[in-house]
Amino acid sequence: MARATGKSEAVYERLKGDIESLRLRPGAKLGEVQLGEELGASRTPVREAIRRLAGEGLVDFVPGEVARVAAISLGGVRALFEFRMLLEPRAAASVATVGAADERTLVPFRELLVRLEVFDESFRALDSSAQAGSYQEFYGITEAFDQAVIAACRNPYLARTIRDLRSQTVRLRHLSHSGPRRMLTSLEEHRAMLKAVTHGDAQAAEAACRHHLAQTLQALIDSLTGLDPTLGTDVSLDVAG
Amino acid sequence: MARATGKSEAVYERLKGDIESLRLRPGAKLGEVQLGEELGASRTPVREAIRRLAGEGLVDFVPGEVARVAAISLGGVRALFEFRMLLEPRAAASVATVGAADERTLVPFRELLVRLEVFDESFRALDSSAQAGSYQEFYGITEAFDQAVIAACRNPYLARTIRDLRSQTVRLRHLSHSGPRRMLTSLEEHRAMLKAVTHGDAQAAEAACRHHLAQTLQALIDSLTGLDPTLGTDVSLDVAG
DNA sequence: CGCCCGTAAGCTGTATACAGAAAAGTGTGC
DNA sequence: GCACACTTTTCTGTATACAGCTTACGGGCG
Repeated sequence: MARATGKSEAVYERLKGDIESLRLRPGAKLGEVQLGEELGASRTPVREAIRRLAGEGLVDFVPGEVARVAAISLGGVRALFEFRMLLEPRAAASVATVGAADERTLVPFRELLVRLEVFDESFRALDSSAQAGSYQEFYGITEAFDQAVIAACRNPYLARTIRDLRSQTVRLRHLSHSGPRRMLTSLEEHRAMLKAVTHGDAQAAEAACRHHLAQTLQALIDSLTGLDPTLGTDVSLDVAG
Repeated sequence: MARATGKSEAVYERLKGDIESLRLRPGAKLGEVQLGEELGASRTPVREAIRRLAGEGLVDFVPGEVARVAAISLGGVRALFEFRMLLEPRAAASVATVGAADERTLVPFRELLVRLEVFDESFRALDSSAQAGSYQEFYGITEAFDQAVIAACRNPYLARTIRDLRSQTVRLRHLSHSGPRRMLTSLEEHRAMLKAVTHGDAQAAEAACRHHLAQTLQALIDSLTGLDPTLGTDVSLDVAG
């Protein structure tokens, strides 16, 4: 068929969204027949989508068994952030370096910096109940930042790996909304990253990104251990900030 | 069916081998029907295998079009090695650190060091025609080293990403067998990496790995530009040794 | 009361059928 | 002789059918 909206792609996007948003809980069974009926597709596109999601680590898949939404463990979260801390600071530095030589690549980052400043000002003017409604815009900015880094990244392997990891990060965010205090510090961290990048300061960009990831991981851990103290630990590789 | 030998898996392994060994040349068409007939399978397992290989970068895949064996470009090779240089030195350092605390993880590395010394001695005793026949054992050692690093790597994301990249590296090796001179320097580089790891010296392991990758890339570039000067360039991210 | 085993239902792996989109080949017009 | 348009073929995307493995449930035994 290969219709304009490709059914396999549609199922993939739908499933990905449902997993990221936790509408599908970790460990939930992903039966091919059942999902096909729910999404109005046959098994073939569903199968394909499940394999793709397994490749991104959003689905636990063992041949012959029912696929399940990937479990979340404290160790897994640590490993994820340790890995991100290896990739993303380097990507940020690379973007800053490239931007220093080619102004055009910095345009989206300058726009984001403006958008962030506008948001910051309006946010501080709100009372706490109204602030809650601002999460959307804030997450929009952080998402756009990550996307901009990926788009500006010249190394396709690095770009792709970072992109594939985003889904998992998004899901973790949905698992534990941090309070407005963390949001403000995160905003500050993004300001630092944006300024470093737009100034073409690779070293500062790298440091700011490392700091941001370390802070985010810490907030996540606090939030998770509060939610469920029985998650489990292990996994190595240093997590220096 | 889900027979012990899983047909999808078999097709995947076969295709992967054929692509790595260049029996299937870059750009070769991978028609699902044709491959199915050749490998004695229906389209379904073939499709699955092709998607997996596309995920590993061994196949260029555009929905609706015929899948093709991934092209090779000088820029792509550079990007691959830049990315490996970000991951593997870190993994080597991590393995050295872990090994310093837990002797058991070093066992395979000690064994490899012995195997390498034995090979080195016997290799130097051969005349140049007989040396050519030793490539197999040498590549076996380097392969085993990479596998050991992956196995010892505590971070599953890092381990998996390095593993997925190996196929491409193997293919490049088949594309351009370097001469015995490069083999000897590569052997020396592996000795350095093994010694650093078994001594628990993370910094030395990282440096040795970076050096090895830089040297390998250089040898590859020399070999490739000699083979086909019309490959194309571009791609950034520094390749410091 | 708990454990084990057998049966049955459900699910995945694979093969195949059908519809529509690429792609290749062919013939025509310039 | 070359470019373009059309026809035909081939391929992919999707749906569905069948076989064997997994798993869940229920009954019997210790």
